[in-house]
Amino acid sequence: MISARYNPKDVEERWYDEWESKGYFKSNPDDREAFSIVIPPPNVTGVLHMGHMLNNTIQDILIRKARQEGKNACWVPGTDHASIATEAKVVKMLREKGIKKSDLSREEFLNYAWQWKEEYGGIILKQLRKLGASCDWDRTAFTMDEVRSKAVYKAFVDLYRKNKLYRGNRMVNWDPEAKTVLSNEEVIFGLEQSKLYHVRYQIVGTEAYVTIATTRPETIPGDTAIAVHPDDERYAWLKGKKAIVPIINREIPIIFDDYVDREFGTGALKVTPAHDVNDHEIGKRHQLEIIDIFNPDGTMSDDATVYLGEDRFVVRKKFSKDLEEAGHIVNIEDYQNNVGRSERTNAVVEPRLSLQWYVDMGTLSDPALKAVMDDVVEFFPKSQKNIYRHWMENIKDWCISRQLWWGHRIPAWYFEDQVFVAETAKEAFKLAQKTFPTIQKEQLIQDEDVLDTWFSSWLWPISVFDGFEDKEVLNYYYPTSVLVTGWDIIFLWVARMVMAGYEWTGTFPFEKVYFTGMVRDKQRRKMSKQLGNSPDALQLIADYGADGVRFGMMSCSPAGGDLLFDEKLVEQGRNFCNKMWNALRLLKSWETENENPQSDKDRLAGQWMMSMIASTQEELVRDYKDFRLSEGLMKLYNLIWNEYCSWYLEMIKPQFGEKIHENTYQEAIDAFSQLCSILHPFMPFITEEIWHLLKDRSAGEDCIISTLKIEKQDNNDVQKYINTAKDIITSVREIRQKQAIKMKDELQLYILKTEGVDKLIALNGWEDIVKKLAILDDIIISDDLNINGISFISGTEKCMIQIHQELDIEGELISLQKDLDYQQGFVDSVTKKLSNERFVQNAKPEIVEKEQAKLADGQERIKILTEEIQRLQAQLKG
RNA sequence: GAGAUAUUAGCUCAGUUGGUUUAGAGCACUACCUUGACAGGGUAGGGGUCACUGGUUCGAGUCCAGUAUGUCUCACCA
Repeated sequence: MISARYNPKDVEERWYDEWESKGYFKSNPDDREAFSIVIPPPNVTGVLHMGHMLNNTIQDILIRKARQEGKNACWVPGTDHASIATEAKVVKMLREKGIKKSDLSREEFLNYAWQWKEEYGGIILKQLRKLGASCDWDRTAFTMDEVRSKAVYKAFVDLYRKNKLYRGNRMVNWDPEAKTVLSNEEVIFGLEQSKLYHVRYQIVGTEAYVTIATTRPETIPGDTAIAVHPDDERYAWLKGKKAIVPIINREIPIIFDDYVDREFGTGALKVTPAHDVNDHEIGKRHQLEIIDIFNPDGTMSDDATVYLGEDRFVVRKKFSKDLEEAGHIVNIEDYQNNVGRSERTNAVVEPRLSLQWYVDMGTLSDPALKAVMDDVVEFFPKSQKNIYRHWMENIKDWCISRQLWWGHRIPAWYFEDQVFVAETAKEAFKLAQKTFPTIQKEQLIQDEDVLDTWFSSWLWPISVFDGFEDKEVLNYYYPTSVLVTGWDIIFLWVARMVMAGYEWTGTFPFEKVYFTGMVRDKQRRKMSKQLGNSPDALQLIADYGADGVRFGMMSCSPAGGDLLFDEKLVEQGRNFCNKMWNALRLLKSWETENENPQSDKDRLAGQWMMSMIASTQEELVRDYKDFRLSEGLMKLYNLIWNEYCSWYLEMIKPQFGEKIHENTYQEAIDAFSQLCSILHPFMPFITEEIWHLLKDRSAGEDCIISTLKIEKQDNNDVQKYINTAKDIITSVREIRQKQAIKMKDELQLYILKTEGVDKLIALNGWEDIVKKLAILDDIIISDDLNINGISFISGTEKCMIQIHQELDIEGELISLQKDLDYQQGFVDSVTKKLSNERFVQNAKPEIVEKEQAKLADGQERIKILTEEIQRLQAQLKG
């Protein structure tokens, strides 16, 4: 006996192992068409969260679909090394052991890091298996493994030689916590509550003051000028004067620059060229001194002369208090401003002047922009194209060096004032020898920094196939078919991959990009650790089954739209599994016979079911093409739950204790098998399990590779006729409920004889279906429906249910009148349209025909309703 | 500040070149239904002047303009 509830735990692990051991996930180039996806590599330190589940479920659906279609499906998994995040984790782990990073050599630190990576890294890849991800695990890549590292060095050197990569001294985004520079894309700006301090500076040689406004009083020790607008008459008298930096007592010039906004604050601006991007520009224009008052960790440096070694935010408080006591604070107001924080550490980013490596993006962007604008690389949803274009057209150079140890060490070596860039130290030395014939190996010093993690990720679609070395494999799988990722990394990753693609392969890296939405909670808040609103992904799988979770995620995630996660969704998925499971139990409980011929009813039901499957399948083709996966899934949900379980199985279900005809049984099994096939990409485990329990399968006859054959249907009339049957059945059931007639009581249905009704009755089995599901003992076709009963209209057919209790004629009249009013309104609107000459002239003929049909139908219903009302009124009087 | 995008049932969303019987689905809700697949269920039902104002058109949820509100991207004034 099969359990009354579906138990995903038993099933899922068993099938995953089976698929893997049969090698279904593996892919090697062959004659078939390739369908390839590269995974957006999760952080090697990461654990599975809701975003990963959504993203990877989608990829798995697409890959499984392609596999079923007979394509050579290849999904390449892997992880990235996440410089900042991983290094932070390792540092923390060492600190807990009592080891300081500063006490270790680079080599020692990296040993610890690799050890840590081997032990804890890549857990997420194991977790993806629980979700059902059918990746080709043999191809698992890591951005720092040998193949991927070689690609990184090759790319760096190549760009350098092509003059598309340079080293420059500029203002950068500094993360004082990670003590590294960040690219613009790694800084997240957000409005924060702060204070605007109005501080007065004394003018040298006078008792006069000038007041500036600043949010960062702690930077005052780094001031090297006060700037005002040249046309600002309020400050014209300051020409040639100097001001005294409060507390610090250093004299600084007053300068005139039209960058200054006269409307803001007091119209006077303190200039700190070392710690503000705009101030730095002003400083350059006026040849101002640059005083760097911060250490790399955000504490005050010796040049600050005050509060040495204390943190910038502590100093903000202390220094503003000093200013206040010294009488320099004019006032302090509450203020909201945009604060940039590090994406990885959340530390407030400190603008800082520093020497870094940059990629000259202007030289890479043109083909990448064009590809997306021309839909050579197609974006879903389309709206992302604008965002992409805007970024590409205003592209800034990419700062790729990071002051960390975990990552690809920059392949640049220095001697005296010369730089030698090469893929290996050996080659760099050879290069150096050409300029310095007597140079010794130890004299050549490699750059201390590593490269931005994204500098390896942007090569991912090429490097996972070892594409810099092996063109044959690359040419088979590349360009990949589709990239599935979040829109939050469109610049960090997607745009750069397109650029890298054109730079090194001459073509785009993927044909389509499907941007998933963010997973949020019911209240539309982002899922975050701080809020604690993110469910434990693995626990969800344990509680609801991977199929249930996949259903929950997919049923409600429109392309590009946010997924508002609610546990109700996965519950629905679990219930759906249970529904299918119980349909299986029902089938398995039937005994078959083939002594009698198959009934017309069952044959018709089977035809109808197959036709429904075929037309749903046709619709799904488009849903897949447009990535409307949630709609596709909901169609299948409806097809299985409503059409197959609620209608079809009820049609063919034998009476208690009776047997089912062998043919009918086989049809039911075949239909269910097909449903499993179609649903498999979405819910792989339960479909494979049911597929095998439905009937004995030969070796290798598995749902995961079952092909979907769409049989073009030519009997669409069957659907139409069954729809009428369903409509009549529903109406009868409704009358039953309203009249409180028991389900067991058999009723008689009268239908007014018309041509349409004759056709229905002529369809063998149609009548039996209606009788069975509406629980009727007879259907009577008659010219005269003057009986004691309740009428209803199906389409344009008048039907009546005979009742044996007294009819509430007045109640009936009210409801008939309501219906009549509705129909009258409907007919009026159609009539209005049709009596408009311009409509009849301008509209397409088939539209006009349709309107005429609408009118005729409406008029027919009005006729029926009017007659019925008259009949009842006559009864009431009589 | 510039640009994009959205606003349809209590909630989340469909509505694909303007005409598919005066708007559909899932969830939620209401009523009824307990022994033969399933209460993680069945049957039926209620619920929307398609944000607002104009315009184009024979015809607008669908196209255009404006308003309001929300979201996002980029750039920022210290």
